[in-house]
Amino acid sequence: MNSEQFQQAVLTWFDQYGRKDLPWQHPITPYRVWLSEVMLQQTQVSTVIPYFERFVATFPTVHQLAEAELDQVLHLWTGLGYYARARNLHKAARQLVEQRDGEFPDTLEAMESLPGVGRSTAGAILSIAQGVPTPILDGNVKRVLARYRAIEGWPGRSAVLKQLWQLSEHYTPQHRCADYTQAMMDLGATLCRRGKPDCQRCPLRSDCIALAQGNPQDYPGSKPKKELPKRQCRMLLLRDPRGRVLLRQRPPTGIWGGLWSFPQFDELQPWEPWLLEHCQQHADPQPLSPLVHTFSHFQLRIEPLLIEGVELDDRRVAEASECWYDLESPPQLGLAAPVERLLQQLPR
DNA sequence: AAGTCGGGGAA
DNA sequence: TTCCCAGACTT
Repeated sequence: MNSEQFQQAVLTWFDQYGRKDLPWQHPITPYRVWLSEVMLQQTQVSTVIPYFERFVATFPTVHQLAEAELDQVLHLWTGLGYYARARNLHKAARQLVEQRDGEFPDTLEAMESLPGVGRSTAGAILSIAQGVPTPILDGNVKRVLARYRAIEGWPGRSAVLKQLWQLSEHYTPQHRCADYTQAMMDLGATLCRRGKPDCQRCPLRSDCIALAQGNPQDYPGSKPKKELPKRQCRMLLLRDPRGRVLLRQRPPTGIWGGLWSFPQFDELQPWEPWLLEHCQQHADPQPLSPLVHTFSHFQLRIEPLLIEGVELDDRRVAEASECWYDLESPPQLGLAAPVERLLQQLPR
C-alpha cells in the first residue's frame, strides 16, 4: 500500500465506523478542540467527557476562560490530575485574548507557542479544527503505526519516537485532514487497542507487518519498569469550633501545584512543635485511617490526624494563603483527590 | 536523555 | 496487582 491507498483505506473506514458523536465534535471549534485535546492528554475519553461538559458549560468561550479566576479553573479540574494542564490552559487563554483577540493561530509554530500545547496537540487542533494538514502522534497513532510498520522499541526513546513521527508525516494527507486525524485516533481507540486488537475488522489488516508476524500486541514496546519509590506524610485536619477545616494553597509548581490541601509534614518530620507554636488550644489529636495515593512516579502513604476545637489567629489565616473551608458551603477551589476524599469523610 | 507531573479504567 | 491512557515541560 502506498500512502494514498493507506489514507483511502483509513478514510473509507472512518466514513462507516468512525466516532462522530463525541461532545467536542458538536460543534467543532478551535476552542473546544483545544480544550478536549488538553483534557485528553494522558486521560481516557470516558473520564474526560463529564469534565469537558462542565467546563464548556461554565466557560463557553476562550474569552470567558481568560477572565476567570485560576482557582475556579482548578476547581473544575479537580480529580482530572496533571494540574499543570489547567494552569497552562488558563495562561494560554489569556495569551490568546491579549495577543490575538481570542483567535487561534493557523501555523504549527504559533500553535506550539501556547503553554501546554506540544507538537501533537498543536497538530490535532490544526488538522481537526483549522483545516491545516498537520501530523499528530498521540498514544493511538503511536500504537497503530508501530504495529503497521512493526517499529521495535519503547516510544519514550527518542530514536523510536523519531521514526514514528516520520511515519505520521508520511501518511498524513493534504485532503480531509480532519477526518483522517480523527480516524487514526478512532482506529487506535476502538480496533487497534492495547490489548486484544480486533485485527479482522481493521482496514489496514492486509498490510500490517505486526499482524503478519502474529504479534501485534507486542507493539509498541513497553516502558522499562522500575519499582515505585515509597514515601509517607502526615496531614493535619484542623477544625475550628464551627467545624470548618483549615486548608492552605500549595506552591504553583510541583505536586498538586496551586491546589488547596491540609498542613502537611513529609516523612518523619515532627508536627507537634508546629501545633504547639501556632495553636494555643485544641482537643486531643485523633488518628484517622491511613490512605495510600499512587502517583505515576511514587507512592504516598498519608497518615491523617484529626484535631478539633482549634483556635488560630484569624489575621494570620487571612494573610497567608490559607482559609477555613466550610463543609456546608464549600468554596470553589481546586482540591487534591485525597484531600477531597478526606473532606467527604468528615462528620458535619 | 531522563525526570516530573494524577487519577482512574481495564486487564 | 500492573499497565498506561488523545503528552508537555523541565533539567
